[in-house]
Amino acid sequence: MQRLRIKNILSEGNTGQAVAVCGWVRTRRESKGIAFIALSDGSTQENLQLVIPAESSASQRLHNCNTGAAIKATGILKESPAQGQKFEVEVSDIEIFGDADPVSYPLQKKGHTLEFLREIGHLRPRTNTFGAIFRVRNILAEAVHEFFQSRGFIWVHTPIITASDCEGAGDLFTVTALDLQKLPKGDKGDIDFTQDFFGKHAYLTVSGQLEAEFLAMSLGNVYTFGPTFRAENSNTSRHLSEFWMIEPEMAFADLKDDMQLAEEFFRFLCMKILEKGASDIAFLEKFYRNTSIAELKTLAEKPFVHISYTEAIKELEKSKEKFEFPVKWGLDLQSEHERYLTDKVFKGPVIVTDYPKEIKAFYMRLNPDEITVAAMDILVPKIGEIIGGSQREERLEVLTERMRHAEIPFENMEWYLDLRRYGSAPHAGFGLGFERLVQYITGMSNIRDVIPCPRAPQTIKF
RNA sequence: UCCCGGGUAGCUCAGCCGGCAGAGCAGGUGGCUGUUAACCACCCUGUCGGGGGUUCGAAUCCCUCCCCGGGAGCCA
Repeated sequence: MQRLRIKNILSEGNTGQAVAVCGWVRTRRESKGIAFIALSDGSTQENLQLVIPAESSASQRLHNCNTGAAIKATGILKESPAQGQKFEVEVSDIEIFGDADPVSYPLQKKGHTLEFLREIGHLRPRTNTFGAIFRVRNILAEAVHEFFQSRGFIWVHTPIITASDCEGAGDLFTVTALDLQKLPKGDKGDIDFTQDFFGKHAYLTVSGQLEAEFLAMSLGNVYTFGPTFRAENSNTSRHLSEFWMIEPEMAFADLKDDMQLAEEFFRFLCMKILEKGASDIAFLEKFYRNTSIAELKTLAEKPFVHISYTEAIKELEKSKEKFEFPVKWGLDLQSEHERYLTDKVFKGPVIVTDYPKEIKAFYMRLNPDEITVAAMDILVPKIGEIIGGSQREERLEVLTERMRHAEIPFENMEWYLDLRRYGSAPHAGFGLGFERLVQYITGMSNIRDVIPCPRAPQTIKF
């Protein structure tokens, strides 16, 4: 008999049907004449209830069906006479693939703290919580492709290893094949990377944006969706050293088009989660109360608040809130300022635009006022910046001037300037940190809980 | 990197102005005719994060290192 997945049994099973099901034991409850097993196979939030009468031959194998054991059960699907579940399987036979010693198996029937589960990263996906998170993550990943593909965006694969070190997006990991025990040195005692594998100092990418730009300037609308690496010694619940980033880039587009895309994108993802991940969100809502179906509905429907950086500063200045950091035009918004805007003033996502050029990257397009750039950040409650984007500077003279001012070395960047020399055009894009999105949607308070194997300073165990 | 708070049984935590190492849960055994984080009874469980110091005596006080969490900076 072919095995069925629990999700399918619960949604389209017929009573009286013979079924075979494989999964891991969550709990076992026994009394004299009857025993129950809650079985999970990862396909859905819900467990399948197995009923094992004492007279069934399967009951002889019950003592090996401890929490965590992998088993196959065959039997008849029945309507459950008791509260709590619609269906159950009356089991005639159980096969044990692998038992789990109840003395040493770390997962108990009871709840565990997220901190403890982080120490057993290889087993935590077996919990309700992490099952829900990783299913939500999958739905979102699929929805990202669905959104862009349905709009004719081309998925491009920008490099993981790069020689560009000038994106100003954080510290870089070096990629090298040099013998670290005897590094070749130049005249000044610095490391001679011409002898390294690529003949240049190479890094793990911090962003695919610059490469996405040249692909947009030929294919029109493109997006990247891949891993990104940041080496800064950052220790917060919102930071990972290895994370996945989504970066659409559009030719013949300005900041308005960019914001519209970002907003529609964000709302599409919320809609998809409600459509496909409602039971997982409902579970997380019940246990952690940091996310809710109602909230996601609002997000999916309500337009975002738009506010310029200058207006945001005014809003903060007139606030009676005591801020730790100064509020002044020209200074970057601190976490506390962002949180005040999203949590207190607007109670939802806010798009802040037109930041002073001094606090933003060199490639962002200079506005006619010549003191701000066509940048936009989408801030969300609790997490802060989830999307950062801009219209890119397409004018060669303005761009080179800004590079000189920001002391960006022109070496390695000529190809980027070529895009402004030959067939330059307005273009725009943004970057979305995928884990921050998953974090926001699931309501998980620590970003390390929304990726199977979190990478962070001093953290690489699994 | 900085500022706080923690580290005691498998898990969650109490004990901390020095004087016998504790509870709940988990686990084991037995009981129970339909359970839902089942229930009832009994039993088992320790490098009190590591190292050093003070003291007759340290889980408790002091120093130091490590690890974890929260916040900040940095960043998406």
